[in-house]
Amino acid sequence: MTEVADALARQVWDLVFAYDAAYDRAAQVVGLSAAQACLLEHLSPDSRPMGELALELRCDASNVTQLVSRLETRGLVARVADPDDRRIKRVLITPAGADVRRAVRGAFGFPSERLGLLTDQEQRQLYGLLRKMLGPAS
Amino acid sequence: MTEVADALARQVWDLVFAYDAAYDRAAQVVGLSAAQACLLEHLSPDSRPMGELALELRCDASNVTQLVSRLETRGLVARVADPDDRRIKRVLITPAGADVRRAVRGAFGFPSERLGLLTDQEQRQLYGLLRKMLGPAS
DNA sequence: TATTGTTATACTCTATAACTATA
DNA sequence: TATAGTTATAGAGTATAACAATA
Repeated sequence: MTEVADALARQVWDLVFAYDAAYDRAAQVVGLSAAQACLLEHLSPDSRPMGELALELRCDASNVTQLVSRLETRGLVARVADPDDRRIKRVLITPAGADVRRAVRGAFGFPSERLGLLTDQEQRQLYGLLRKMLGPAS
Repeated sequence: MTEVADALARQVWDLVFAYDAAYDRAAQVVGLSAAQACLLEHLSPDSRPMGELALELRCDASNVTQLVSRLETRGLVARVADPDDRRIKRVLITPAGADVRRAVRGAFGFPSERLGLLTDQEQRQLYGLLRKMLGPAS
């Protein structure tokens, strides 16, 4: 890496560090861990199978079991049996869960605050650069 | 936030997710957790007081005690008493620790791989944009 | 037999509170 | 009395292995 890339790598490290810390704090506002908030973020209006969540979160299925159990205890999600394949359990976000998720999003000011420091054109520039880095799939 | 900012916010989320996962894997290559590798990364050629590390890592002092203890067990760091103030314990990276740290850096291909997809000029552009977002202090 | 999810277990991260040693 | 670090403890995240239910 060149000197520019070195300084840039350090900046990305700082960005990620600040981002993670801000997300932790946003989740804590409603008494959730980052992992729990993240799981809520992966729930759709429809229910989703546990296995799909484990794949997307790139963690073990037993981990999803525990996260969902804690969220279920607080009434934020519910497990429903899949009618077609009774091995599968689908996770459903409850109205209370949707409220909490909205609260986390509201408390997570990092993206809008930081991106808000850029003009529209700069945001488009950044978008193009990140797309090149991450690939169009992202 | 505008639509551009929405798509951008999603991209930054994906970037952070991929970055964190890549760092976890790099640390695991040498059998460390991300937190342990991160602590190693904050050690300088000189020794550093535990308290300073806690401040920089933004975690409790008792957490640093445990992280350092685990690293010390593996011979990667050592505690040395501060000669001027004997309450203070300074953390020193050992040669073995420096080797491991180098290995983690080598295994953490994310920055060079992703930033390498950009031209020099694009890297400079990105640097400017991030500096505007994070402030010159970063 | 293969798959989905759970349970039991173990290790790490992290914080709080109580403690020790030093200043 | 105040500060630096440790210890004890507890809750959460995470994975592995063994297990139950279903396909």
